[in-house]
Amino acid sequence: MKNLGAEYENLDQKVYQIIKNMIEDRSLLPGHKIPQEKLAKELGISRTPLISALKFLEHEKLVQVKPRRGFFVRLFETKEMIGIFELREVLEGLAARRAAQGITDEECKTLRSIFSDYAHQKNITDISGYSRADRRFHTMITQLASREFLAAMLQTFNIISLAYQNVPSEGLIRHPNDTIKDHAAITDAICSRNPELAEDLMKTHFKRAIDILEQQIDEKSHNTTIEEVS
Amino acid sequence: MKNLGAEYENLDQKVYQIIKNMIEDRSLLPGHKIPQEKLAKELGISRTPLISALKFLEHEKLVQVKPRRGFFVRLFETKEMIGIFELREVLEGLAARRAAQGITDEECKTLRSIFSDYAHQKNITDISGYSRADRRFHTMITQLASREFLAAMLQTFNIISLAYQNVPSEGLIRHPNDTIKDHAAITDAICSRNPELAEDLMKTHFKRAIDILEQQIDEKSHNTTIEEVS
DNA sequence: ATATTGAATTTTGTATACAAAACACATAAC
DNA sequence: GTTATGTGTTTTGTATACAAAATTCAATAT
Repeated sequence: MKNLGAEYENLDQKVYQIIKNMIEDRSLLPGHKIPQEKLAKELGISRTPLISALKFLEHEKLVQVKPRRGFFVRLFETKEMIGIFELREVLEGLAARRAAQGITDEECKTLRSIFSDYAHQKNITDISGYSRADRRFHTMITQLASREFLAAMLQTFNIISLAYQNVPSEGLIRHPNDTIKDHAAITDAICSRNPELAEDLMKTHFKRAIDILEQQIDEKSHNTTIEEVS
Repeated sequence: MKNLGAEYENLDQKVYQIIKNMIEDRSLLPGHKIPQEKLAKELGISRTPLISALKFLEHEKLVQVKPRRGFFVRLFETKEMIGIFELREVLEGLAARRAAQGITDEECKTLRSIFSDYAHQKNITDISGYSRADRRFHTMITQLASREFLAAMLQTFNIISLAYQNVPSEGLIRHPNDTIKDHAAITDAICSRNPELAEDLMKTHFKRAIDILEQQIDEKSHNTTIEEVS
């Protein structure tokens, strides 16, 4: 028997993906209100599936509801981003562990190929390309771990990280020249089927990003203090 | 200026909580279909906010949508429960770490009090009471860590764990006589402000539950094999 | 100039309506 | 006794309707 109806997709789901992409590629900007009527008209649908999709996104904290005044694209402060990265630290740590336990030789080759273009560059300048590779890398490890919840949660966090303030660096916290070594080490650990090491390296990878974010907060509060004093 | 409208709550949210509780206390049973019209009538509302709430729950994987045939209370296999517990392992590990970093003396006293009724019992027989204490314990640690995402995710997982098959043991995987020691050790670590130890002990706490679940799977597959052979 | 008021307008939250899909069950064919 | 077929009923997915709340903005008062 064929799994009929499995390919049927609610409008909800389609709209959900569309809005998610809009947030990711910054057609909808953090902090801005989402105009229901207008957006529904643009997409050629009624408000019903739109609202449904927005409710979904609210749950992922990608949008925020203010009762009786609408949906807004969620704006994250650096402090909250640290929270997100802490979560990614432990969750992707787990994903790396799982990946190291189950990866096939084939998948290993694919994983290694992701950064091959950048591996021998002394100075990486294609930030945008590297950012995409970075994303594929983390996504693939998540998929290797293939746990429904884990994958769903991490996909959301990934988007949040990307949509976060730092537009010029394409969502990257540290410079490619720096992170490329981390990525290589993590890949090695996974491909040599060493779960503990893989988890550990992945966690360290995120801890470093967190350090940078914490530094940024310190700098900002330092600046503010000066401004306030002057 | 007062934060007006903050106390306004959509019907969605209320219904969401109601259904969540119904799943938790097993008024709605895993695998069963949720009758929209009937439930809406029972709650005295239209289908609109009901569906909205169900969409929320879908996202938390507490209910499952089968397109064109409705919402069903999600049924988890033991295998998936292991996935949930792995997640709780790393997430509550993180929560314990955070808790150990910020706990006050007052909070510490409250934390210690949770199991005080059971601390000196040689054999704990009030499973239901212990189960509630267990839940308060894990919830409190999550709240001490007070990170929006973390708290939201863990609340969901907690409910899933509770609503899981093992009705007689009230959602507990191991026996209180056994886990009470874990809880004491975790409390000590948090209250002595030792983040690394707290995280470690919490992770071990969950790893032990995972071991039991894995054993259950082995036993089941063993049984099945025998049945199939005979 | 700034603050306040208060219609006019827009937007939200929820109910209702309705076509299309799924389901149930009786009857017919093999 | 199964397996198909058809028809009436239920339920779903989406649009639409509409009262209540929020927002806008011009007119007035401070």
